[in-house]
Order: sequence, then structure tokens, then C-alpha cells
Amino acid sequence: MERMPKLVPKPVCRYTSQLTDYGTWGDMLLGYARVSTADQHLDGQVAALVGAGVDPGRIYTDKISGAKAARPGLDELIRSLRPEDVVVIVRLDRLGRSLLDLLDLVRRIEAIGAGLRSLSEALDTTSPTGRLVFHLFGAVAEFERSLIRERTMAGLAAARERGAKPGRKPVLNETKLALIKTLWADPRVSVSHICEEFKVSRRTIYRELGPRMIIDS
DNA sequence: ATAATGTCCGATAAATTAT
DNA sequence: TTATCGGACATTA
Repeated sequence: MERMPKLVPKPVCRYTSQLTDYGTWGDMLLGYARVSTADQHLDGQVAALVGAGVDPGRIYTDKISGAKAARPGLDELIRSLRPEDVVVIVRLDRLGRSLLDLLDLVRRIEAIGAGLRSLSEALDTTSPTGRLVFHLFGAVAEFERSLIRERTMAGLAAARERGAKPGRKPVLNETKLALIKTLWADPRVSVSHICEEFKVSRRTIYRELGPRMIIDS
């Protein structure tokens, strides 16, 4: 009997491999590890990063004491970051101290054209799904920011109700202003001279007193 | 022409709230 | 958020 044409398995369309060209992604991996001074897990994090293929010479670390301390290692990492680089971390909580802080850092990394990969969260901004996740997080963060802004405005309004004055205090108090006014009345005194005496810019004087010259012809 | 006067804008301070 | 600074620019005596 005539043989049926042999069924060749149709190649499965793995769209990820067709639509995604990682290309140069991952050319250079930069690692970041962080511990609070109490812990000594730094070695463990570094080892994990090396195991993920990060050059030990390109691992930046921070030991943070306070809650608000600067992170010089992270700053240096960001500075040496180039497009197409990938930042590798062990866990997301190693990078950001809060959701907003984390998302801010992700945005900075993406702005440079680099990516972020977390070893234990299976998150990777160099992949389409990873970017989607962070876009969603970003939307959430934007929403949260708007809530905070609203609350801050309400707080300011409440403070004004009970008499507080937000904003910088004027440099010229009543007594200084009175002195300036007497000088101002004398046309022989130049405005620049008043400015020098009171260590104030011309703009400030004019804002308080308006033009002095009489414009007529 | 020049020197002082006046206007305007972005950057920086400083003071306030919220997380 | 409000106020000031520090100039660039235009106007006027």
C-alpha cells in the first residue's frame, strides 16, 4: 500500500525564540550584594553571584548600618553601568529598601539601557515577561505616589488651618523693610547700594516695593 | 554710549507635610 | 510649598 507521506513534526512555534533576540544582552554582568553590618552573609551572596557567572571583579557591595545610609557601592555600580549590561542580584530586597526605592532603581537601570536579573525571584528585565512585570509594578508605584501626594496636600492644608506657614521664610523682616523704605524714599540712594547693604538681590527689593522711578516725559 | 533701573526665568534654599 | 539668588535682557535717564 502506498505510504502516507511521512509526518514530519511541524516545528513548534516557540514565539519567544522568534520574537526575542537577546543578542548582545548579557555581554557584561555586574553583581550587587548588600548586607546590614550585623550579618556576614556577604560571602554567600557573592558566591551566588559568581555561580551565576558574574566576574568577581565586577561585584559591588555595601554594608549598611543605618536605615537611611548612603550606598556608595550601588552608586559606583550605577556609574559604571553601560547600555546592554545586566545587573545581577541575589534577591530583590538586596537592591531596594522599599517598593518605591526598588522601582526607582529599576527605572534608572532601564534608562541607561541596561537590565536587571534577580537570581531567586526569576525576574529578568532582559526578557519580555520580566519587563511586563516591572511595568505593572511601575503602574502600581505611580498610583501609590499619587496617593501620597494627595495625603501630603491634605496635611499641608491642615497645617495651614492651624496657622503654620509652609515655605521659606522671608529674609527681610519688618524692621529691615522699614529701613529700606526710608532709603527708598531718597532718590539719591541707588537700588544697588541698598542691595549691598542688606545682602539682598535687586529682585527682592522690587518684589517688595515695586518700581521707584516715575515714568513720565 | 554708559550706567542705573526694571523684568523675567530657571536653579537653589529653606521650611513644611507624608511615607 | 514659598522665597531668594544670580544672571540675561530690555528700558531709561
